[in-house]
Amino acid sequence: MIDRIDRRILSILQEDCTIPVAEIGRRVGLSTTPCWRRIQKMEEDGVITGRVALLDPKKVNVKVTAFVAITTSQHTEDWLKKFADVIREFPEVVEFYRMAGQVDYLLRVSVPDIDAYDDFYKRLIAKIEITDVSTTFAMEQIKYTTQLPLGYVPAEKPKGSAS
Amino acid sequence: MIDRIDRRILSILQEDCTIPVAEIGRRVGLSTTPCWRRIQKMEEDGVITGRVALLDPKKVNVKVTAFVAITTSQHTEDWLKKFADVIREFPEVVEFYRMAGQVDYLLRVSVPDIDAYDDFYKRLIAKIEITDVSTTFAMEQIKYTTQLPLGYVPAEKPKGSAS
DNA sequence: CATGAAATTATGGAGCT
DNA sequence: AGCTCCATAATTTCATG
Repeated sequence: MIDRIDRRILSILQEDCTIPVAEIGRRVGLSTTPCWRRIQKMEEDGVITGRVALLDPKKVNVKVTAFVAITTSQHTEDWLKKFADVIREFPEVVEFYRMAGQVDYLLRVSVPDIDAYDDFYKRLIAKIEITDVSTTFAMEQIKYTTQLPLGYVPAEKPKGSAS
Repeated sequence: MIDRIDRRILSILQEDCTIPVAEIGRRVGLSTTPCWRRIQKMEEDGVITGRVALLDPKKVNVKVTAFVAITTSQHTEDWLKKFADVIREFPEVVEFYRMAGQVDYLLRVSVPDIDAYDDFYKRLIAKIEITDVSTTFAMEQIKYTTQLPLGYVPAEKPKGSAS
């Protein structure tokens, strides 16, 4: 499915998607067209889900990250669906996970400061009933990357092998 | 610094940075050149930090997200520097925060499965001494976005006002 | 997979409001 | 200052060998 060259292409695009296809081709030892076709195919296959601009959180005034651990007594499918819909409407919630273990859900929330978090929190609990909430704040973002590790992609299929 | 139009441009670019400048201009009511210049300036100013391709985690075989809460007895500047350097070398660690409260550091780790996490964990503790580690796994990623909320950007400076 | 042409888009200049 | 209009350069996109 994804061979060594594709992986190198993905690695480049994960870092900077403004690099011209011709230059990417040069780096992976391909001319423009085949390189372009590979990228095209990976987009069709849904490997590449999009290309976006990343912003500096400080420059847009969201300096604080809060992690919100949520525990609930509600465990029905319907409740989760409603909960997910409510959460998705808050642009402050940048990540949202269903967890294994003690905590049921975990949110990562981006806001300017503690006061803004408090305001967000009030708006959240006004919209949905939650049993237990525990918030912790990050003082510093030491690493943040959108680059997924590519060392785990399934091994390349040797040419002509069965699918 | 960032006015209403800039905000709308950022909102578009955060969602999809392949949209041509002419089309962005059309949407925000600007012709190509001034729109292009605004984008250019926001890149120079560091508001836009880059443009990247996003991948589907499942397609590159990183289906599991682990949150790793780390507590340490070491609190010197030197130790943190070394710790941060070690962490940065692991591509599996996609986010890394210094926390307030009980937990000292929090990692988000992307791996294929629990076994791969265990392997990562062993490689991590072989590289650096950590007092206490607590890992929780996410069963499902319900929301993940790189789009920061733009509702908190400082209000536009009225024309001709003092700096 | 390479070559090269055609369409689209980015980039920058000159002048206007 | 910031904008529109217009010209040119770079890049993407696709037909053909």
